Amino acid sequence: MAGKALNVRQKKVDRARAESADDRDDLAFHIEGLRDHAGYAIRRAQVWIFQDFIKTLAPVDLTPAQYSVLMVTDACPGQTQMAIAKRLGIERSRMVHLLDSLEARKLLRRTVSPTDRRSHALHLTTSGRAAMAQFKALAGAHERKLVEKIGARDHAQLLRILSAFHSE
Amino acid sequence: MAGKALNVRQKKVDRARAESADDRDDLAFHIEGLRDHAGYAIRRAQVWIFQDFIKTLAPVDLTPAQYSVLMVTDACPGQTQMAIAKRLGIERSRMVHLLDSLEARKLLRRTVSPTDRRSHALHLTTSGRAAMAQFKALAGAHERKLVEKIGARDHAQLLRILSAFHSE
DNA sequence: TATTGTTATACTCTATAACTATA
DNA sequence: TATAGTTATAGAGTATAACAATA
Repeated sequence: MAGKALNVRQKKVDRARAESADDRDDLAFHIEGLRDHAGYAIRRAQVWIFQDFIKTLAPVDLTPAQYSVLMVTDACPGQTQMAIAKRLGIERSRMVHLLDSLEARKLLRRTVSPTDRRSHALHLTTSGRAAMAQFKALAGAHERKLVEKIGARDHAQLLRILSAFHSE
Repeated sequence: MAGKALNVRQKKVDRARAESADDRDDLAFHIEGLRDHAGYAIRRAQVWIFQDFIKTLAPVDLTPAQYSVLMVTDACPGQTQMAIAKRLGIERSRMVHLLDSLEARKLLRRTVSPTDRRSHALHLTTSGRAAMAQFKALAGAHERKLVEKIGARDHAQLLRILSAFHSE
Protein backbone atom coordinates (compact mmCIF):
# COMPACT_ATOMS: atom_id res chain seq x y z
CA MET A 1 0.00 0.00 0.00
CA ALA A 2 1.02 3.57 -0.63
CA GLY A 3 0.72 4.49 3.04
CA LYS A 4 3.36 2.08 4.27
CA ALA A 5 6.36 4.38 3.95
CA LEU A 6 4.47 7.20 5.57
CA ASN A 7 3.41 4.90 8.31
CA VAL A 8 7.02 3.97 9.07
CA ARG A 9 7.85 7.66 9.33
CA GLN A 10 4.93 8.16 11.68
CA LYS A 11 6.26 5.43 13.95
CA LYS A 12 9.45 7.41 14.48
CA VAL A 13 7.48 10.50 15.37
CA ASP A 14 5.13 8.76 17.76
CA ARG A 15 7.03 5.89 19.26
CA ALA A 16 4.55 5.15 22.00
CA ARG A 17 1.68 4.59 19.60
CA ALA A 18 3.70 2.68 17.05
CA GLU A 19 5.42 0.30 19.45
CA SER A 20 3.54 -2.84 18.42
CA ALA A 21 2.51 -1.92 14.89
CA ASP A 22 5.26 -3.89 13.20
CA ASP A 23 3.87 -6.37 10.72
CA ARG A 24 0.16 -6.07 11.27
CA ASP A 25 -2.08 -4.52 8.63
CA ASP A 26 -1.74 -0.74 8.95
CA LEU A 27 -5.36 0.29 9.15
CA ALA A 28 -6.45 -2.76 11.07
CA PHE A 29 -4.07 -1.84 13.83
CA HIS A 30 -4.56 1.89 13.71
CA ILE A 31 -8.28 1.58 14.06
CA GLU A 32 -7.38 0.91 17.66
CA GLY A 33 -8.15 4.51 18.54
CA LEU A 34 -11.77 3.71 17.82
CA ARG A 35 -11.73 0.37 19.57
CA ASP A 36 -12.45 2.02 22.90
CA HIS A 37 -15.53 3.74 21.50
CA ALA A 38 -18.73 1.77 21.94
CA GLY A 39 -20.46 4.02 19.41
CA TYR A 40 -18.25 2.79 16.59
CA ALA A 41 -18.58 -0.84 17.63
CA ILE A 42 -22.32 -0.62 18.04
CA ARG A 43 -22.78 0.93 14.60
CA ARG A 44 -20.88 -1.93 12.96
CA ALA A 45 -22.97 -4.43 14.93
CA GLN A 46 -26.26 -2.77 14.03
CA VAL A 47 -25.40 -2.77 10.32
CA TRP A 48 -24.69 -6.50 10.46
CA ILE A 49 -27.81 -7.32 12.50
CA PHE A 50 -30.24 -5.19 10.47
CA GLN A 51 -28.90 -6.47 7.17
CA ASP A 52 -29.27 -10.04 8.37
CA PHE A 53 -32.77 -9.35 9.70
CA ILE A 54 -33.89 -7.87 6.38
CA LYS A 55 -32.30 -10.71 4.44
CA THR A 56 -33.83 -13.38 6.66
CA LEU A 57 -37.29 -11.83 6.60
CA ALA A 58 -37.14 -11.07 2.86
CA PRO A 59 -39.68 -13.87 2.13
CA VAL A 60 -42.30 -11.88 4.08
CA ASP A 61 -40.86 -8.43 3.26
CA LEU A 62 -40.78 -7.01 6.79
CA THR A 63 -38.36 -4.43 8.16
CA PRO A 64 -37.25 -4.40 11.81
CA ALA A 65 -39.52 -1.40 12.47
CA GLN A 66 -42.57 -3.08 10.91
CA TYR A 67 -41.87 -6.24 12.88
CA SER A 68 -41.57 -4.33 16.17
CA VAL A 69 -44.96 -2.62 15.61
CA LEU A 70 -46.62 -5.96 14.82
CA MET A 71 -45.08 -7.60 17.88
CA VAL A 72 -46.25 -4.91 20.28
CA THR A 73 -49.71 -4.69 18.71
CA ASP A 74 -50.07 -8.45 18.92
CA ALA A 75 -48.99 -8.55 22.54
CA CYS A 76 -51.00 -5.52 23.59
CA PRO A 77 -53.99 -4.91 21.29
CA GLY A 78 -56.08 -1.74 21.39
CA GLN A 79 -53.24 0.70 22.13
CA THR A 80 -53.19 3.99 20.26
CA GLN A 81 -50.67 4.93 17.58
CA MET A 82 -49.06 7.46 19.86
CA ALA A 83 -48.63 5.04 22.75
CA ILE A 84 -46.88 2.49 20.56
CA ALA A 85 -44.83 5.09 18.70
CA LYS A 86 -43.54 6.55 21.97
CA ARG A 87 -42.77 3.13 23.37
CA LEU A 88 -40.78 2.09 20.31
CA GLY A 89 -39.10 5.46 19.82
CA ILE A 90 -40.73 5.99 16.41
CA GLU A 91 -41.72 9.51 15.29
CA ARG A 92 -45.50 9.84 15.01
CA SER A 93 -45.28 11.08 11.40
CA ARG A 94 -43.14 8.08 10.54
CA MET A 95 -45.63 5.82 12.33
CA VAL A 96 -48.35 6.96 9.92
CA HIS A 97 -46.47 5.55 6.92
CA LEU A 98 -45.49 2.40 8.79
CA LEU A 99 -49.14 1.72 9.66
CA ASP A 100 -50.27 2.58 6.12
CA SER A 101 -48.03 -0.17 4.76
CA LEU A 102 -49.17 -2.71 7.34
CA GLU A 103 -52.84 -1.82 6.89
CA ALA A 104 -52.54 -2.05 3.09
CA ARG A 105 -51.29 -5.59 3.57
CA LYS A 106 -54.27 -6.40 5.80
CA LEU A 107 -52.01 -7.35 8.67
CA LEU A 108 -53.34 -4.66 11.01
CA ARG A 109 -56.20 -2.19 11.18
CA ARG A 110 -56.88 1.18 12.78
CA THR A 111 -60.25 1.76 14.46
CA VAL A 112 -61.47 5.01 15.94
CA SER A 113 -61.38 4.83 19.70
CA PRO A 114 -64.87 5.08 21.21
CA THR A 115 -63.59 6.95 24.27
CA ASP A 116 -61.47 9.53 22.41
CA ARG A 117 -62.41 9.98 18.79
CA ARG A 118 -59.09 11.62 17.99
CA SER A 119 -57.26 8.36 18.68
CA HIS A 120 -56.85 5.25 16.58
CA ALA A 121 -56.75 1.94 18.40
CA LEU A 122 -54.56 -0.71 16.76
CA HIS A 123 -55.43 -4.39 16.34
CA LEU A 124 -53.99 -7.16 14.23
CA THR A 125 -56.40 -8.64 11.71
CA THR A 126 -57.24 -12.33 11.82
CA SER A 127 -54.85 -12.98 8.98
CA GLY A 128 -52.29 -10.72 10.66
CA ARG A 129 -52.42 -12.79 13.84
CA ALA A 130 -52.10 -15.96 11.77
CA ALA A 131 -49.10 -14.57 9.90
CA MET A 132 -47.28 -13.75 13.13
CA ALA A 133 -46.29 -17.39 13.55
CA GLN A 134 -44.22 -17.29 10.37
CA PHE A 135 -42.85 -13.82 11.18
CA LYS A 136 -41.71 -14.95 14.61
CA ALA A 137 -40.18 -18.12 13.17
CA LEU A 138 -38.12 -16.13 10.67
CA ALA A 139 -37.12 -13.56 13.31
CA GLY A 140 -36.07 -16.46 15.49
CA ALA A 141 -33.95 -17.88 12.69
CA HIS A 142 -32.28 -14.47 12.35
CA GLU A 143 -31.58 -14.33 16.06
CA ARG A 144 -30.05 -17.81 15.97
CA LYS A 145 -27.64 -16.64 13.27
CA LEU A 146 -26.54 -13.89 15.62
CA VAL A 147 -26.10 -16.41 18.43
CA GLU A 148 -24.03 -18.50 16.05
CA LYS A 149 -21.82 -15.51 15.34
CA ILE A 150 -21.10 -14.29 18.87
CA GLY A 151 -21.96 -17.34 20.98
CA ALA A 152 -24.90 -18.01 23.29
CA ARG A 153 -23.12 -16.74 26.37
CA ASP A 154 -22.16 -13.39 24.84
CA HIS A 155 -25.58 -13.07 23.23
CA ALA A 156 -27.22 -13.30 26.64
CA GLN A 157 -24.68 -10.87 28.08
CA LEU A 158 -25.33 -8.45 25.24
CA LEU A 159 -29.10 -8.47 25.82
CA ARG A 160 -28.57 -7.96 29.54
CA ILE A 161 -26.18 -5.05 29.07
CA LEU A 162 -28.29 -3.33 26.42
CA SER A 163 -31.44 -3.63 28.50
CA ALA A 164 -30.15 -0.51 30.27
CA PHE A 165 -31.34 1.49 27.26
CA HIS A 166 -34.87 0.08 27.01
CA SER A 167 -36.49 2.70 29.19
CA GLU A 168 -34.78 5.71 27.65
CA MET B 1 -23.73 26.68 7.49
CA ALA B 2 -22.31 24.30 10.05
CA GLY B 3 -24.09 26.12 12.83
CA LYS B 4 -27.49 25.28 11.39
CA ALA B 5 -26.88 21.58 11.45
CA LEU B 6 -25.50 21.89 14.93
CA ASN B 7 -28.57 23.73 16.13
CA VAL B 8 -30.93 21.16 14.64
CA ARG B 9 -29.05 18.29 16.19
CA GLN B 10 -28.94 20.01 19.56
CA LYS B 11 -32.71 20.52 19.55
CA LYS B 12 -33.18 16.84 18.83
CA VAL B 13 -31.01 15.91 21.78
CA ASP B 14 -32.72 18.33 24.15
CA ARG B 15 -36.15 17.03 23.22
CA ALA B 16 -35.11 13.43 23.67
CA ARG B 17 -33.71 14.22 27.09
CA ALA B 18 -36.82 16.14 28.12
CA GLU B 19 -39.12 13.22 27.31
CA SER B 20 -36.84 10.45 28.47
CA ALA B 21 -38.15 9.59 31.92
CA ASP B 22 -41.89 10.00 31.56
CA ASP B 23 -44.10 7.05 30.66
CA ARG B 24 -43.95 3.62 32.21
CA ASP B 25 -47.38 2.28 31.28
CA ASP B 26 -48.54 -1.25 30.56
CA LEU B 27 -46.69 -1.26 27.25
CA ALA B 28 -43.49 -1.51 29.21
CA PHE B 29 -44.40 -5.05 30.10
CA HIS B 30 -45.69 -6.09 26.71
CA ILE B 31 -42.50 -5.05 24.98
CA GLU B 32 -41.31 -8.37 26.35
CA GLY B 33 -41.69 -10.01 22.95
CA LEU B 34 -38.88 -7.80 21.67
CA ARG B 35 -36.71 -8.33 24.72
CA ASP B 36 -35.02 -11.35 23.15
CA HIS B 37 -34.12 -9.46 19.98
CA ALA B 38 -30.68 -7.90 20.01
CA GLY B 39 -31.59 -5.78 16.99
CA TYR B 40 -34.19 -3.84 18.92
CA ALA B 41 -31.93 -3.43 21.94
CA ILE B 42 -28.99 -2.34 19.85
CA ARG B 43 -31.05 0.27 18.00
CA ARG B 44 -32.15 1.85 21.28
CA ALA B 45 -28.57 1.82 22.52
CA GLN B 46 -27.23 3.38 19.34
CA VAL B 47 -29.78 6.20 19.48
CA TRP B 48 -28.72 7.00 23.04
CA ILE B 49 -25.00 6.80 22.30
CA PHE B 50 -25.07 8.82 19.06
CA GLN B 51 -27.27 11.53 20.58
CA ASP B 52 -24.93 11.80 23.55
CA PHE B 53 -21.89 11.88 21.26
CA ILE B 54 -23.38 14.67 19.14
CA LYS B 55 -24.41 16.63 22.22
CA THR B 56 -21.02 16.23 23.89
CA LEU B 57 -19.10 17.18 20.75
CA ALA B 58 -21.48 20.05 19.90
CA PRO B 59 -18.81 22.64 20.88
CA VAL B 60 -16.68 21.39 17.97
CA ASP B 61 -19.61 20.33 15.72
CA LEU B 62 -18.36 16.83 14.85
CA THR B 63 -20.49 13.81 14.00
CA PRO B 64 -19.41 10.27 14.88
CA ALA B 65 -18.56 9.62 11.21
CA GLN B 66 -16.42 12.77 10.94
CA TYR B 67 -14.64 11.88 14.17
CA SER B 68 -13.90 8.35 12.99
CA VAL B 69 -12.34 9.62 9.76
CA LEU B 70 -10.18 12.12 11.66
CA MET B 71 -9.06 9.46 14.14
CA VAL B 72 -7.98 6.99 11.47
CA THR B 73 -6.31 9.68 9.36
CA ASP B 74 -4.45 10.96 12.41
CA ALA B 75 -3.28 7.50 13.41
CA CYS B 76 -2.42 6.40 9.91
CA PRO B 77 -1.66 9.35 7.61
CA GLY B 78 -1.28 9.02 3.86
CA GLN B 79 -3.99 6.41 3.35
CA THR B 80 -6.29 6.79 0.37
CA GLN B 81 -9.98 7.68 0.57
CA MET B 82 -10.96 4.20 -0.51
CA ALA B 83 -8.80 2.47 2.07
CA ILE B 84 -10.29 4.47 4.92
CA ALA B 85 -13.85 4.27 3.57
CA LYS B 86 -13.60 0.49 3.31
CA ARG B 87 -12.14 0.18 6.76
CA LEU B 88 -14.86 2.29 8.35
CA GLY B 89 -17.71 0.86 6.30
CA ILE B 90 -18.48 4.21 4.67
CA GLU B 91 -19.72 4.34 1.05
CA ARG B 92 -17.13 5.98 -1.19
CA SER B 93 -19.69 8.49 -2.51
CA ARG B 94 -20.58 9.39 1.06
CA MET B 95 -16.89 9.71 1.88
CA VAL B 96 -16.54 12.46 -0.74
CA HIS B 97 -18.99 14.70 1.13
CA LEU B 98 -17.52 13.83 4.52
CA LEU B 99 -14.05 14.83 3.32
CA ASP B 100 -15.42 17.98 1.66
CA SER B 101 -16.74 19.14 5.02
CA LEU B 102 -13.51 18.33 6.86
CA GLU B 103 -11.35 19.92 4.17
CA ALA B 104 -13.52 23.08 4.17
CA ARG B 105 -12.80 23.39 7.89
CA LYS B 106 -9.06 23.02 7.24
CA LEU B 107 -8.86 19.97 9.50
CA LEU B 108 -7.68 17.64 6.73
CA ARG B 109 -6.42 17.80 3.18
CA ARG B 110 -6.37 15.59 0.11
CA THR B 111 -3.20 15.34 -1.96
CA VAL B 112 -2.75 13.44 -5.19
CA SER B 113 -0.76 10.30 -4.56
CA PRO B 114 2.59 10.35 -6.39
CA THR B 115 2.50 6.59 -6.97
CA ASP B 116 -1.09 6.33 -8.25
CA ARG B 117 -2.46 9.58 -9.60
CA ARG B 118 -6.04 8.32 -9.36
CA SER B 119 -5.78 8.23 -5.57
CA HIS B 120 -5.98 10.96 -2.96
CA ALA B 121 -3.78 10.53 0.09
CA LEU B 122 -5.25 11.94 3.30
CA HIS B 123 -3.40 13.94 5.95
CA LEU B 124 -4.50 16.08 8.83
CA THR B 125 -3.42 19.71 8.59
CA THR B 126 -1.27 21.20 11.33
CA SER B 127 -4.33 22.83 12.88
CA GLY B 128 -6.24 19.59 12.42
CA ARG B 129 -3.62 17.68 14.37
CA ALA B 130 -3.68 20.34 17.07
CA ALA B 131 -7.47 20.19 17.28
CA MET B 132 -7.45 16.43 17.80
CA ALA B 133 -6.51 16.88 21.45
CA GLN B 134 -9.78 18.67 22.16
CA PHE B 135 -11.79 16.26 19.99
CA LYS B 136 -10.35 13.27 21.82
CA ALA B 137 -10.98 14.89 25.18
CA LEU B 138 -14.64 15.49 24.34
CA ALA B 139 -15.04 12.00 22.89
CA GLY B 140 -13.50 10.67 26.10
CA ALA B 141 -16.00 12.63 28.17
CA HIS B 142 -18.80 11.11 26.10
CA GLU B 143 -17.45 7.61 26.63
CA ARG B 144 -17.23 8.21 30.37
CA LYS B 145 -20.93 9.12 30.40
CA LEU B 146 -21.63 5.76 28.81
CA VAL B 147 -19.47 4.01 31.40
CA GLU B 148 -21.42 5.87 34.07
CA LYS B 149 -24.67 4.58 32.62
CA ILE B 150 -23.87 0.89 32.22
CA GLY B 151 -20.87 0.44 34.53
CA ALA B 152 -17.19 -0.10 33.77
CA ARG B 153 -17.47 -3.87 33.85
CA ASP B 154 -20.36 -4.07 31.36
CA HIS B 155 -18.74 -1.39 29.20
CA ALA B 156 -15.66 -3.54 28.82
CA GLN B 157 -17.81 -6.60 28.18
CA LEU B 158 -19.79 -4.71 25.54
CA LEU B 159 -16.64 -3.66 23.67
CA ARG B 160 -15.33 -7.21 23.80
CA ILE B 161 -18.57 -8.75 22.51
CA LEU B 162 -19.06 -6.18 19.74
CA SER B 163 -15.49 -6.58 18.53
CA ALA B 164 -16.80 -9.63 16.67
CA PHE B 165 -18.28 -7.23 14.11
CA HIS B 166 -15.17 -5.13 13.48
CA SER B 167 -13.85 -7.22 10.63
CA GLU B 168 -17.16 -7.63 8.80
C1' DT C 1 -10.59 -3.79 -18.45
C1' DA C 2 -10.53 -2.34 -13.67
C1' DT C 3 -10.16 1.19 -10.10
C1' DT C 4 -10.36 6.09 -7.78
C1' DG C 5 -12.78 9.81 -7.08
C1' DT C 6 -16.80 12.29 -8.37
C1' DT C 7 -21.61 13.42 -9.50
C1' DA C 8 -26.37 12.32 -9.69
C1' DT C 9 -30.59 9.88 -8.51
C1' DA C 10 -33.77 7.37 -5.61
C1' DC C 11 -35.14 5.71 -1.36
C1' DT C 12 -35.29 5.46 3.85
C1' DC C 13 -35.33 7.62 8.19
C1' DT C 14 -35.41 11.74 11.14
C1' DA C 15 -36.93 16.35 12.51
C1' DT C 16 -40.05 19.97 12.12
C1' DA C 17 -44.01 22.65 11.12
C1' DA C 18 -48.59 23.20 9.86
C1' DC C 19 -53.20 21.56 9.39
C1' DT C 20 -57.91 18.89 10.98
C1' DA C 21 -60.74 17.16 14.12
C1' DT C 22 -61.47 16.45 18.25
C1' DA C 23 -60.97 17.14 23.52
C1' DT D 1 -55.64 25.49 24.61
C1' DA D 2 -53.87 21.08 23.98
C1' DT D 3 -53.61 16.49 21.76
C1' DA D 4 -53.95 12.52 17.90
C1' DG D 5 -53.35 11.83 13.54
C1' DT D 6 -52.06 13.48 9.01
C1' DT D 7 -49.45 15.84 5.42
C1' DA D 8 -45.49 18.19 3.61
C1' DT D 9 -40.77 19.57 3.47
C1' DA D 10 -35.85 19.50 4.48
C1' DG D 11 -31.74 17.07 6.12
C1' DA D 12 -28.98 13.14 6.72
C1' DG D 13 -27.56 8.33 5.33
C1' DT D 14 -27.62 4.43 2.10
C1' DA D 15 -27.54 2.17 -2.37
C1' DT D 16 -26.84 2.54 -7.32
C1' DA D 17 -25.27 3.81 -11.56
C1' DA D 18 -22.65 6.48 -14.63
C1' DC D 19 -18.60 9.14 -15.87
C1' DA D 20 -13.49 10.93 -16.40
C1' DA D 21 -8.89 10.16 -15.36
C1' DT D 22 -5.71 6.79 -14.60
C1' DA D 23 -3.83 2.19 -14.00
